[in-house]
Amino acid sequence: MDMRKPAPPESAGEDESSDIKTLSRRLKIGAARPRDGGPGQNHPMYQGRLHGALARQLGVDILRGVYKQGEILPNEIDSSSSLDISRSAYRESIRILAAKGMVESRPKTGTRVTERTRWNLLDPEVLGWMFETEPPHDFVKALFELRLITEPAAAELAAQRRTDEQVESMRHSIEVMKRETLQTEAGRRADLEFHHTLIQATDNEALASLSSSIEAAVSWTTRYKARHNVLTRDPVPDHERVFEAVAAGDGRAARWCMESLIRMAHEDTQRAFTN
Amino acid sequence: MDMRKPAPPESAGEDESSDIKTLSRRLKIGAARPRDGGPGQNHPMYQGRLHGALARQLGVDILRGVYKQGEILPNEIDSSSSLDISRSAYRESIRILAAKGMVESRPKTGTRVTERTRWNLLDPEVLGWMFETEPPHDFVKALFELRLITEPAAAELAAQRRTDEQVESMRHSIEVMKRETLQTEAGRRADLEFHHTLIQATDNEALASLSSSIEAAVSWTTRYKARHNVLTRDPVPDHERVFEAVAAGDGRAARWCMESLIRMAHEDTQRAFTN
DNA sequence: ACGCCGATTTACTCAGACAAATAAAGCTTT
DNA sequence: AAAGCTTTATTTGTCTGAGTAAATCGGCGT
Repeated sequence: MDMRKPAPPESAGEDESSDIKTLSRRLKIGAARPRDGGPGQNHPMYQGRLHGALARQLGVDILRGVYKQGEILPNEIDSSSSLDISRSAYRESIRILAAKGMVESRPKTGTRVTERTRWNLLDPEVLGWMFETEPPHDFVKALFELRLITEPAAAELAAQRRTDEQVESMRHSIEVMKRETLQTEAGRRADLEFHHTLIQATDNEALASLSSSIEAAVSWTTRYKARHNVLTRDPVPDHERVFEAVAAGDGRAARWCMESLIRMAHEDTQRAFTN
Repeated sequence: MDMRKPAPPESAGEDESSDIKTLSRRLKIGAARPRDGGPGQNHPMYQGRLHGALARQLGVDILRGVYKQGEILPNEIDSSSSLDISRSAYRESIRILAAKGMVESRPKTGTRVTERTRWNLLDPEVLGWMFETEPPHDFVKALFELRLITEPAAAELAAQRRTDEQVESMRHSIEVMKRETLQTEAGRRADLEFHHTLIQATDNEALASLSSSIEAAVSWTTRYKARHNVLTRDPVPDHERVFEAVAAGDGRAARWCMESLIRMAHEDTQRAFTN
């Protein structure tokens, strides 16, 4: 009676994949989404939801320049029918991109890619899309430069404002890191927890929002480092030095240690991208 | 034959407002959106669009704590019917909020407000919503603290990297500002243009994205200053000092001048909020 | 030449249906 | 009785097709 997804019910053999693979085939997103259990699914917001998958696809395409700034996308009817999805799903994905400042749609004109300076590049998801493929060197450089501005300052504030509970939490994370190293899942989780607590200790919501976005993005780079077999120096001692300065309430030391930690991470990352 | 918007066609007198006011009545947004032509319409993205208006309304409510973090919104059917809008429009507005990390929806569970640490507080629109009403003092303080970290560093980079064209553009903006002062529309436009060019001169996309968000938000605070009749010192000479340092390529001076400029703005803003 | 005004294209909104996912309750088996 | 499986109920997700509103473009008249 209704002809939605008509194939699967009766058609023998040939294609037993039910739903997720159907999305994959439709959107050609199979290669990127269902990765291994690494830090890839940090944004479980759209788990196999069509609108989220399409938004991600379009977002990546825009970031890679497949759709250039100022360009106008095909209209809703054509786009959705050529992707073989409903207009609602398509519209919702466009809404997501618009919320991130990447497109802008008006009647009669259509939906156009906005100028690059209006994109919310520091949005966690946009950052994730950026690292979906190898990001431009310029951008990685810019990100580390920004990190070098904000994180040492954050460490300084944290040293001045941290509570005793936060010190204990960080001490625990450091211990786990020392025991497990960053090769293990537990170790990496401890690393993230350490940074999270440090950020909270700054007692500055705005700074925290920024840092957590960047942290997440930078953690993507560790994938590249691992993938390219770059031998990175052990960052745990540096973390420990930062921790000790924060615990001691020594702002200047905390700033300095954090700065050198980031410089090191940047150098390692650069080696991963240039070889 | 069809009963959409049945009232207006025949019913005499009583209600001749056609569409925009209908939205207003429905969403009670009439008071906030169609403001005077100030910097209010900095985000012309959703111009009277229903999904945008509702997203803004819900966003503001979440930021103000009307819906608390962890709370679950009424389901789509109830919400949309009680607002007297379609499910599609409601869903698109939820999609916008989800894109900004403020809600998260799953089948069976519903749509819940996420924890505050996951909100993209530096998203330009979210910042706009925050300043829709009087923002919490803590947040304003945090914002200026962040500004004090990033903007001086940005000024330093700009001094080192600016092109001659950018110097000329900034010189022009400064001249307009001196002539028009910040009381006029043209003067304020020149101010924004000056900051925009300065940001571009840093040659760092990530920093630019951050700064332009914050700049826009901070420009909201000027509304409060004007509204509360706070007598602010003339900021034009400070801008001029920053400009001269940048033009001369003196990074350290640029940093220092920008720092004092921000401190002054912060003090003025504080006086606006505390009286 | 300039402004008004209609036609066309586009996104926007609506309505109702069905599908998928998942938490919770119920059932079975050990 | 507890653990695991199955059913059920609820909610978001997706689809379809229609009509509405807005903005651009072209023609018209002044």
